[in-house]
Amino acid sequence: MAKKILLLDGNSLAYRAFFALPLLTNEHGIHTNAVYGFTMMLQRILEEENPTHMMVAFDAGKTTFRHETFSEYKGGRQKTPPELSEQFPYLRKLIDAYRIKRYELDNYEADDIIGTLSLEAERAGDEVVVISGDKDMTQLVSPSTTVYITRKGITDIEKYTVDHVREKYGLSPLQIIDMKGLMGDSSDNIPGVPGVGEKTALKLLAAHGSVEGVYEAIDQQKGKLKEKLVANEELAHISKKLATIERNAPIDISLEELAYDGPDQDELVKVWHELAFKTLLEKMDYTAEQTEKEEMKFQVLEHVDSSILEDEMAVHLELYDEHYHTCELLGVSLATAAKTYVIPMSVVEQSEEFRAWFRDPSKKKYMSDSKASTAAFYRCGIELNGVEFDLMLGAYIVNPSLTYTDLSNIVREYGYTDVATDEQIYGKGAKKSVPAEEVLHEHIARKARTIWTVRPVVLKKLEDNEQFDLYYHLELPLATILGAMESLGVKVDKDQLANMGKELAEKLAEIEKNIYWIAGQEFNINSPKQLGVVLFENLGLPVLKKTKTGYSTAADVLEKLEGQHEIISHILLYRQLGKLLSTYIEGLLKEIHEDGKVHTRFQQALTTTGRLSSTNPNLQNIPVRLEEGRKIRKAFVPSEENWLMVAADYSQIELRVLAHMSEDERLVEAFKNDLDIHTATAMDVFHVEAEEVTGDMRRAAKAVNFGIVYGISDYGLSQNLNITRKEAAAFIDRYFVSFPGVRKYMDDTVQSAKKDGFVTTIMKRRRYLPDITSSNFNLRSFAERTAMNTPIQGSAADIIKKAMIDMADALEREGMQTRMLLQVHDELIFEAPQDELEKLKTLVPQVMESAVTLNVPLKVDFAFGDTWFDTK
DNA sequence: CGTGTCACG
DNA sequence: ACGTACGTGACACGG
Repeated sequence: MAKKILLLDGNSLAYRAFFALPLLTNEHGIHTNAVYGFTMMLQRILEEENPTHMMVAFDAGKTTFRHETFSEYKGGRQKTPPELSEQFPYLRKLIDAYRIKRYELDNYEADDIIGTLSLEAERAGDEVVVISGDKDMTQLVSPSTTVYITRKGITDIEKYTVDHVREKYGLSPLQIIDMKGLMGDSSDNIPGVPGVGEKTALKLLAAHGSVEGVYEAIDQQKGKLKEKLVANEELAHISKKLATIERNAPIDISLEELAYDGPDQDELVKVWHELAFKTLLEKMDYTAEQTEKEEMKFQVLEHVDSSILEDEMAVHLELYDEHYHTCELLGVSLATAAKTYVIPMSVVEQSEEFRAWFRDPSKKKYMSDSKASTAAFYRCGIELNGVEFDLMLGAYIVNPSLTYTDLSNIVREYGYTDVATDEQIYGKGAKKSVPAEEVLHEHIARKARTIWTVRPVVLKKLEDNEQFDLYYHLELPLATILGAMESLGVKVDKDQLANMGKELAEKLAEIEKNIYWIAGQEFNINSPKQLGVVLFENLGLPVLKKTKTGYSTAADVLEKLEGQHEIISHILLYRQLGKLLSTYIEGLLKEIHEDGKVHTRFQQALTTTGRLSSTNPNLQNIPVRLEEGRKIRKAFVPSEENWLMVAADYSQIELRVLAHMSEDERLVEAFKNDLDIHTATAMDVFHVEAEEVTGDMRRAAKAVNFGIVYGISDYGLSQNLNITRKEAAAFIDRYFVSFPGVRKYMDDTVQSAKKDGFVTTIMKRRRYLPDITSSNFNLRSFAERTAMNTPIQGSAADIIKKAMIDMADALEREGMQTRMLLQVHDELIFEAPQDELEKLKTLVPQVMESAVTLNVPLKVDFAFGDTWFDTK
């Protein structure tokens, strides 16, 4: 049977894709645009062509036989950008996953491999399609060979048949070579005849057929053209030779070996996942829904049977969605090496033996997102102890830059594909629903099985990275503590909020009226687009900054315009109050549960630095800086009569961490002497005595200190202080002269990030920074600033996490009623009975300050009051 | 569902 | 010359 053979020019297509697409980066920081473009093209081609045989040819090495003919061949070419080079290994992996043959041959280019095979195929009577981004390939066109050349993008293709070549150039395919011989090709540095371009070449070939024909009839030429042709005859012949694809390369692969039987689905999923080709993965999931998963036996427990409970088991509690404080509990699964069980929720709840097993800390549970289970179980009175492994937390510690939502996606990072995503099982949006029992049970069963299977892989990585301590003694115990804090919740005074809301709404209506009157028209002030038109077109204010969609109306821009029009201050006030009303009054009211409390969720596996984040509601960004907003905190009250709110925050923890890590003498000294750090910085930078430090000097020093923590840039500082970049650069220089240890630390950190590919915190938390070696200035600069910032921000996060664990222990040990409620990056919020206050005043700072020992002291400020507002 | 804006550390 | 401060989440708008 005749074959249909697809021959792809790997290098050329990768180049095309690379330059056609923006520089995409996946979450590992690998650039993926060339591989992505190549994949899209491949998908399209496979769908449309149904080939029986396939091959991707690559260029091998730098020189080919063509360089012997003409040493400058392909000279003057730009070096392959590293962002593209780094993609070739992935491209090869991808092609292997498709189970397509790859081929490269020393001394030959991809063209020659393809030329040789296409000739062989023609002789055998097979149909050939050649795919490339290089028009030279059109010389291979024949009645049985079509050449596809990518246009503009990568999936847009121009198909060259014999007819199409003739239509386009008026030439036969083989004459393409003659054309190159005459006009050359700048991209390959083929000279051709100087002064002869496409038009002249086509005219000459129309008359004489070939380069040889032109020279045989050279007497028919005249004038300048003749001179040029005569003078460059040898160059013309060399050029033709260079442009000729070799069709007898010594290839040791037969057409039969190119047989294509479709991709290795598992491998393809792995590679796509590694590259983070999300849309492609979703498409594939859709088409291959129930297929390919390894069969798995499990037992559904219809009745209580506690004899199945062992000392170590993988445990999974299935929840209907991520809002685990409110959502339905769908069942539990358990797994050991030999067995997998599914237990309906009703059976779990009925059984005192199950409850006892969950409560028993000596029964080891291997879970994923154990905090969600802790909080959800809490609602049905089940206490969870003995969590010995948490897959999500483990994976997060191994690499915090990835996203950890669905168990299925987490384990795919480890090459495990036998568990579906929740979206596949439940659907999404309006169509979301619980599936048939068998489907649900299998899904749940697979989760416990997966946790059991993947656990050793994750543990191995943690061990290799020396992160056992971070894992077992920080994140794992913290999960339990956070679960308790969330379940406990924070009491919110609804009436207080509602009253503030009423007042605010009235005020806003008045400001709104005022703005309309000043503007002379009504418009939506909340629409940056409409506001931009009013300010910058109708009122003619100067445009200081633009966004990619129009005028910027951000606060920093408006503040600069404040003196120019009275409307500005009203708009700023409107924005400020509008934010309070919509986000902090209305938004918060919606989050209050029946118990009169808000139950935030602390995301423990989200930030790249090791910090927590808080959602539904976010209790880590309740207003504090402006008095108006700060009043929101009056609504956060103790949940028991006559109790107090207590707040304890670390003073300058990030700069103290910096002092510790950099061992800068002046900085360490300043903290050891408990100086006001911004004033001390100002003294050193401006060379003045403490009494001479002005408000502005301290403000500048403070901004520089912030900048240092963020990974300083003169531009960033200049924006913050509203000064020129030069002035900012001068500040930074002076800072580094005063604190040379800090400069050295920053340099060393960036260097080590370049060497290792990652940076670490004091507790060995890691963050990978692949862009640190990028040739793209922006990406590299960003990675460098991140390298400087992450150890500081991350170590501070480590410290407060440790303090939370110590604090929970201390409260327990002392038998106190005081409850830890919130963490806000550098502070802890508690509610406490009055009679424990005196003890807390010493206990809390003492515990927090001794969470770790640095070479500078840690300092904690303690405050209390009737509401969160009053803890100042 | 992306963009702009603004709240926090 | 390049064009940025580090880390988050929620809301309104508008396609």
